[in-house]
Amino acid sequence: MTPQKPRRSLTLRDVSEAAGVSEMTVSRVLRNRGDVSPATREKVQTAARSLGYVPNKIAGGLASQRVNLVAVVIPSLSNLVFPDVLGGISAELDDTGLQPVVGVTNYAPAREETVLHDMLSWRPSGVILAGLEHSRGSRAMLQNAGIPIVQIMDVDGTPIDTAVGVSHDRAGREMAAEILRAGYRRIGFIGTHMPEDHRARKRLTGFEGALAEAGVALAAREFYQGGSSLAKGRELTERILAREPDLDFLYYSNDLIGAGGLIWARDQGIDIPGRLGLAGFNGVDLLDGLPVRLATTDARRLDIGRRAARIVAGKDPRPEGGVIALSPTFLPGDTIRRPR
Amino acid sequence: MTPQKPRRSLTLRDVSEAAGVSEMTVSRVLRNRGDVSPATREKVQTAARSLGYVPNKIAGGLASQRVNLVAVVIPSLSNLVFPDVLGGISAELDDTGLQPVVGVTNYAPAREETVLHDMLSWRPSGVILAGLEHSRGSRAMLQNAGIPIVQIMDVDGTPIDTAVGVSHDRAGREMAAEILRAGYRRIGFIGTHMPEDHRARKRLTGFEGALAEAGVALAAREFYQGGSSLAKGRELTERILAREPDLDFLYYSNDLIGAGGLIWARDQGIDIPGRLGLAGFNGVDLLDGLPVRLATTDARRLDIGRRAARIVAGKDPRPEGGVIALSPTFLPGDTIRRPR
DNA sequence: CTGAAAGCGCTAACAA
DNA sequence: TTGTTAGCGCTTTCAG
Repeated sequence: MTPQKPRRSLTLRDVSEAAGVSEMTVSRVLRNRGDVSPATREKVQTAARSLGYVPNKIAGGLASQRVNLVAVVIPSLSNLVFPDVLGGISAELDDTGLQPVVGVTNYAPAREETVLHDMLSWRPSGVILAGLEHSRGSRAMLQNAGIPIVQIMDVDGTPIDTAVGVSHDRAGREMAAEILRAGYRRIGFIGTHMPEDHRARKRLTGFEGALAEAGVALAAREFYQGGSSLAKGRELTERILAREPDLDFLYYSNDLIGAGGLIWARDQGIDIPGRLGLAGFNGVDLLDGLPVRLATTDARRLDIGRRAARIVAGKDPRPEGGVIALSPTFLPGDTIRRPR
Repeated sequence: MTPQKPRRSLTLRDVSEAAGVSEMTVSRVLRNRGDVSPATREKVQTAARSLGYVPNKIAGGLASQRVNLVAVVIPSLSNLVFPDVLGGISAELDDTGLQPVVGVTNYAPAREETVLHDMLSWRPSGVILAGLEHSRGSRAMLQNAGIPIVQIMDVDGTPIDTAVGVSHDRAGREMAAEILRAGYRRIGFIGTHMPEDHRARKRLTGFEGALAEAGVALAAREFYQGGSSLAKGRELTERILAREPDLDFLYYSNDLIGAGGLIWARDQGIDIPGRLGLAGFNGVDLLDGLPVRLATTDARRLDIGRRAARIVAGKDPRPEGGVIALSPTFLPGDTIRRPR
C-alpha cells in the first residue's frame, strides 16, 4: 500500500506478475484496448494501483510509433496574448488524449529552429506554431515531419500546411479607416522595433497603406526596444507628443503600451477622444477595468487556438487552400470619436 | 538537398548508410560522445544535415533510460505570476540540456493528479510543482518517482523532497505590521474565494493573526469567485466601501484586483493614501506604469524559479532540511502612508 | 577510433 | 478472451 522509493521504476512485468496474467493483458487493461474479462480487468487494476505503477510512455511511444503530444511554438509567454491562444488549444485538445507541449522562441529565428528540432525529436502528432515566417531550416524540418503543421495568428502569406489567423494587413487597414472616418488626420504610430515581429510590421504596412490611399501620411512614429509595458507606453506617448504636439491620434502596436499612453494622457488632462484619439491592438481583457476602454482590434486569439487545435486533432478537416482567415474585429471602446 | 515528404522518418541507419559508417559512430557524432576522428565527424554531420535527420528521442530515452525533461506543474498561466516563475526556470535550465515541460492544473487537485501522472509517464529528470498541498495519490506518485521533486512558492509546511518559496504566513504578518505602523486601524480584506488557493489562505491567516496580536480585528472582508481582473477589483472595492464606508485600509489578495481598486478609488477622488490605504500582493511589474504605485509584497517569483531549477539541474545541492525560504519583501509604493 | 550485439519497456500482429 | 513473438530506434557495453 505504501511502497518504498524504488531504485528502478516499475514495469508492466511487475504488474503482470502481481496480477498473474500476461504483460499483454495488463497492457490491454491499462489502455482500455481489446476485450478483457471484467474479473481480469479488476485484478490488473488492483495490482497496478497498489504497486503505484506509472506506465512508461517512452517505451509505449517507441513501440506504437504514436505519441500523443502536440508541439506548440510561440514567441513569448509574458505577452498577455499567448496564454489566450493556449487556452483555446487546451480546451479543444482536452477530450482528444492529445497534450500540448509549449516551446518559447523569444522572437528569435535561430531559437525557433532549435526549439522545433527539439520538439520534433519527440515525434509529436502535430505542430502549432506562431507566424508564417521561418528560417529555411525550420521550414525544411516542418515539411519533412509528416505530421499536421498549423501556423497561427497570421494569414498574410503562404502556409507550409495550414494557417489559422487574422490578416494583420487588413487589421491595420481597417483601423486606419475607422480613424479617418472619425475625422482624425494628424496620426502618429508607436510600436516596438522588432524586425522579427512580422505581424506588427504587417499591421503598420496595412495601416500606412490605407492612410496613403486617403492622402494622409503618418505624421510621426516612435519605436521602442524590449518588452511592452504600461510604463513604456507613458514614456513614448509623452515623447511623441513633445515632438509633435499637434497629433490628434495615436495608433499603438499593442494594448499594453496603448493603455500606458491612455493613462498618461488622462493624467495630463488631455481630452480623449476629443483632442486626442487612441487605439491599440489585441483586445486583451486584462485591461477591461480601466475607467476608459481603449479602442482596439480583437485578434481572435481564443478562436485561433481552438481552430488550430481542432485541425491538429482531426476534428476539423484541413481547409480548402489551407487557410482559415478569421475576421479581426474593431472594438471602438471610448478612445475614438464616434463618427458623425 | 530538398528531400520529399517521407512516409516514415529517417533513422540513424539512413544516416549511417549515407555516411558509410556504423550507426554507432553516427550516434557518437550526433551526441558529441566519445572520440571520433574529425574526418568521420565531418562526413556524418554532412550526411545528417543533408538528409534532414532529426534524432528520435523516444528511442534514445528508452535506450539510455534518461530523459532531459523537467516537469513543471502550476495552477494557472493567466495569473501574471507564473510566467515569471517559468522565466526563472528556463533561464537556469538553458545551459543544462534540460527542458521544462509545463502542465496546468487550474487549482484542481484531481486535475493535478492527472497532469502529474501524465508527466511522470514520460520519465522526466525532475519535477517542479507549485504548492505543498497535494492529494494522497499525487504525493505517492512523487515519492515513488525516484527523481528530484521541488515544491515551489510556499514554505509553510513539510516538503516531499525540497521546497523553495516564501512564507505566505509571514508575508501576511509583515504586511499587517506595516499597515498598523502607518496608523491604519479600520482594515478590510478583499480576496478570492478559492479553498484550493492555499497560499492566499495562509496570507490571510497570517495577516489576521498579526492584527489580532495588536488588538485589531478585520473590519470587513469581501470574497469573489473566478479569475482576478482590474474590473473585479473596482467592483469589490466599491461594494466593500458601500458596506463599510469608514474603512481606512484595504488589503487585496493580489496586485491585479488591488490595482483595479486603486484606479476606482482615484476616480472617486478618494485621498490615497491619506483617507484610504491600499496594498496588494505579488509585485507584478506589469502594473509599473500606473500613475500611483500600489504597495505590495514581492513574492520573489523569479528567484524561486531559478533556485528550484538549480536544484533539479544539480547545480545546487538539496538544502539542509529540504527548505529554501526566501524573504518576501515589502514594497511601499505610494498607497500606504509613511509612518511618522 | 570504430563496430557488433544486446536490450531498454512497451505494443502490433498473430496464434491459440 | 488471453498469450506469444518480434520488433520500435536508439544507446550501452564490450570487443577489436
